[in-house]
Amino acid sequence: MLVNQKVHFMNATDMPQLDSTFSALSDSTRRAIVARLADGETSLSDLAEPFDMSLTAVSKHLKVLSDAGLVDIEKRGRTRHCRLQGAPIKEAIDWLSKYEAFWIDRFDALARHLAKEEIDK
Amino acid sequence: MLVNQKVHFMNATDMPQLDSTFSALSDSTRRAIVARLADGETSLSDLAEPFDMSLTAVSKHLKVLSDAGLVDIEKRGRTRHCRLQGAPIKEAIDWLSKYEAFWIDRFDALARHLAKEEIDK
DNA sequence: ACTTTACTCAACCAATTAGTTGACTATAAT
DNA sequence: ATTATAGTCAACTAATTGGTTGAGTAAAGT
Repeated sequence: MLVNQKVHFMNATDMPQLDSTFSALSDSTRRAIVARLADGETSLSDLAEPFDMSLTAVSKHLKVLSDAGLVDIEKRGRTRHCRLQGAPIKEAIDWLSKYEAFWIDRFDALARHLAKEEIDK
Repeated sequence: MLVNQKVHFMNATDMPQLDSTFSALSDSTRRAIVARLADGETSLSDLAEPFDMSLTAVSKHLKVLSDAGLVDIEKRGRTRHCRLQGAPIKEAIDWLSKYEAFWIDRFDALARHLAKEEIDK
């Protein structure tokens, strides 16, 4: 019974899509790719150009975004055309919005936390 | 010049706080902890109770949330009292909201992506 | 005083991640 | 026909992650 309760509790928050969405967005290179794609569809090479890393590395980042459903990749001739998909972003916002109450009148909470971190060192 | 452009572009999207916020939220155990703390302040032991893992493991998860500024831990006697902090959540929503446009009239995009994934196998 | 409770800490492990390089394929341009 | 472009793939590496266990500390209850 206790075990069942645990399982039920776990399932209620087990949303693999959120796992992959948040995980994909936890990397600044991938967030930069998302930002870039918001300005319009682009090829992988064009996407990779501003980054100081190999094309292979950017291709891997793009695969992470694609696997998470954040980006749609369409093969057209020898180039891949990448397009931003908003559905996972919406889902992420929906989840985060449930905790909206926790930042009202607490605008300086983060600053305080960071200050405290310095003191605790 | 090209190098400087690259550096500038990178810096514009280099926000370490978002790295740690999204990374912290990419784990379902940690999201469950956040959900639990939204119902009120709790001790670590209480938090850990529903999970099928060691207290040490939950303590580590809590440290990730704390390092990301999502949770504030206050030592009171021998128990740690944990409180949800909304500021990083707000920052995450602010970032995500910039891509709001990409889910309007695309409500079925995720479903299509998942269907395509099946076909591509 | 003793025991239980609420943790922390260090060491370890297996899996994943973020990057690299070198070799390759396929398409497009000359 | 040759060459350049766009990208993939496999193999490797170093660092990080998510979990474990066992030992230890510090506060509270009996």
